[in-house]
Amino acid sequence: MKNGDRRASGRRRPTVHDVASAAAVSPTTVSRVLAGGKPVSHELSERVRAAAERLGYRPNPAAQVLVSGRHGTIGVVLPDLANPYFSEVLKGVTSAASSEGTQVLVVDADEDAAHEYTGAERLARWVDGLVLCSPRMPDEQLSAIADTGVALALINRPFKQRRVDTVLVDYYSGMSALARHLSALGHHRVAYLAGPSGAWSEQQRERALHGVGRDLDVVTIPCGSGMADGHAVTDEVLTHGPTAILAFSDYVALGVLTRLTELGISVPSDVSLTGFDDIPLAAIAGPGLTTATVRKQEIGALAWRQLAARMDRQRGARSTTVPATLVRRGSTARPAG
Amino acid sequence: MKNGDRRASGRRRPTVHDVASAAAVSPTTVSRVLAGGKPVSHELSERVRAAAERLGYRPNPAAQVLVSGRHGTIGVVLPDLANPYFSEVLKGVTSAASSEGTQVLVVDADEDAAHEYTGAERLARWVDGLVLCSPRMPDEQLSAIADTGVALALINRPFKQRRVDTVLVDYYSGMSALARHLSALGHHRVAYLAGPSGAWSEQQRERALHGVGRDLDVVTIPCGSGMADGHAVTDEVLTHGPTAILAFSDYVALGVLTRLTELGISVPSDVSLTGFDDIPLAAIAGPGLTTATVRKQEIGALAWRQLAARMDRQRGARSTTVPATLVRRGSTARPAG
DNA sequence: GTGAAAGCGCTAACAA
DNA sequence: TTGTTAGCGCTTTCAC
Repeated sequence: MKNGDRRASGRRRPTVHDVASAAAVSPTTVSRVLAGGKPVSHELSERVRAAAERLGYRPNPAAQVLVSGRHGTIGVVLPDLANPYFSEVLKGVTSAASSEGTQVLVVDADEDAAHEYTGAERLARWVDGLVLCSPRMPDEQLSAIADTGVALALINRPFKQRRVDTVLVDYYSGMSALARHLSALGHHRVAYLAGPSGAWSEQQRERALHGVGRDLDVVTIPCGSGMADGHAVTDEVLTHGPTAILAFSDYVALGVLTRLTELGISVPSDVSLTGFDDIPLAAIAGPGLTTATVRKQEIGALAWRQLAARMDRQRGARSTTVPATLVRRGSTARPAG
Repeated sequence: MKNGDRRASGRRRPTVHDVASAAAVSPTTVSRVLAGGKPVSHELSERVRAAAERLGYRPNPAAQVLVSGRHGTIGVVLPDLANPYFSEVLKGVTSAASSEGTQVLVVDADEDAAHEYTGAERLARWVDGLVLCSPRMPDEQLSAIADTGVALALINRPFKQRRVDTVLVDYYSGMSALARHLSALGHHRVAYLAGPSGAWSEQQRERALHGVGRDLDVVTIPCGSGMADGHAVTDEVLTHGPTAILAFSDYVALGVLTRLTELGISVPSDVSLTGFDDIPLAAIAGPGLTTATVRKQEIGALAWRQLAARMDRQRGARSTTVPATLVRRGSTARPAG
């Protein structure tokens, strides 16, 4: 069947030509009126609009993209949509982008580096720019995506190439501050629940923890980035007898907190607990979570800004680092005894 | 500048023609080899593939769509990505669709009926089918989207049109079961935290609550669908002195639970609490949440199946209703005294 | 099994 | 200000 037989319902959809003949003008004029910007007399303009309305004309996006080379959309690839940290970042991208008329399409990589690559690679076909959030894929794959020609901005992943922008969180300082806070409270034996191995943000945190020297005796326990991960690993953590637990993130900490509550272990009197990110729940939870706060929506907005500049043909990589600062809440206190 | 001056980096991207001349064949042959399906001699096939590889050729998706009329993608519009209920449904759509080679693009409507419409309308340009999850937009807008020509499947929103499929949850039965459960425990004075007004699923729940007769004395308090909403409204709820609280959803109930914990009010000994949906957290939380369980991923998978059938030109509306059944956990008990 | 030519729907160049 | 013409990159007749 010719031309993919249009979409579902029987009748052929009207094209510029149909509108043009209905309004007794040229297709070019129709395009000029509907796309805007070009000078058209008021009279023709009205005729065209009326005809378009009457026929229920809608421009074919594929044709527009083919000729203009622009989609008017950007894409965001995230490791896990259920994680509040990422929904906040996404919200930042979306509100910034949509306020400038750019639509945001999202793909969830489902915590899987392979999905991440294929998702990004396929999404790149429908957008002008791509924001990859905490990507874990290897550098070569990032390069391959950049080769595609999409503008590329990375969040929480450094990448030294002129054609790629980055927004980073200062996890090192944030984690150091948390560690010093615990140390100052008198903690020595602490457990760190590690996030996804291979993630840059995870490496930064570990680096900070190694940096604290012998003030703190840190046991690192592989965990993951989900709430369920934190919940599941808590029993094992307790076997190490820490007086404080540093979770990879607030989201993980919430899982830990839940498990501790189930076990009748009280925070912070029995054990102190910290998170990272300062997600909305962190303030709500009882006790409030001591954490490192990060302006998540700003991260998203910054990524959008860099992407927009790049899509505007401004070359040269930009890199921004966003601070993470300590927030003391009820979940940390002096160790018992 | 002609042709949207290609994408970023300087050199023009190779086209079928470039590959064709590099491989000394016709563009037609290149297309046949790369798109697959058509008979091509092994030798030419290899030559084409080699040339394409060497030039780094990537077909222009816009051109493919223009000529074929197909995108190979579907879209999902959700009210709120941060809500675990929706992330689960999304997961169901995504895994079903991607296992059949269809990519899923997501748009977050941010709990706003206007965003919902514009988001869906714009997303419709890049996909063959659309899943709208719990849409709150008026019927006319749904019709307008269907007029676009996209295949349309709705979740949690009935819509009597041959061209639209639906997947519904039996909220009525689920809510009735929760109410009967509380009644059987001996509760009389209960509070219901209402979800988004105008949402079909909200109406069903209220209908069920009205149906329980005078066994239960229900105070309805407007709340919303977010965890923060539940947290914020709890104090007001308590002024009504209920022995049990029925939250719109688990997500809302979690907010309530957090606030109750902060206030030192114990669940279920001081007050019973129920949710709806059975999100993963509901089982994890302490105490576990009594709720109505719904197979969320199955909902997503069903929506995909219906959409796939429709995109396959199978006409006639399908409608499926998924059950919601009571799950007793620790958050409900006999009222004190 | 292969190629030449036409055309998808739109917008940009060029002329009038 | 408007129309004519050409062409975006691809797939698909249709003829060989």
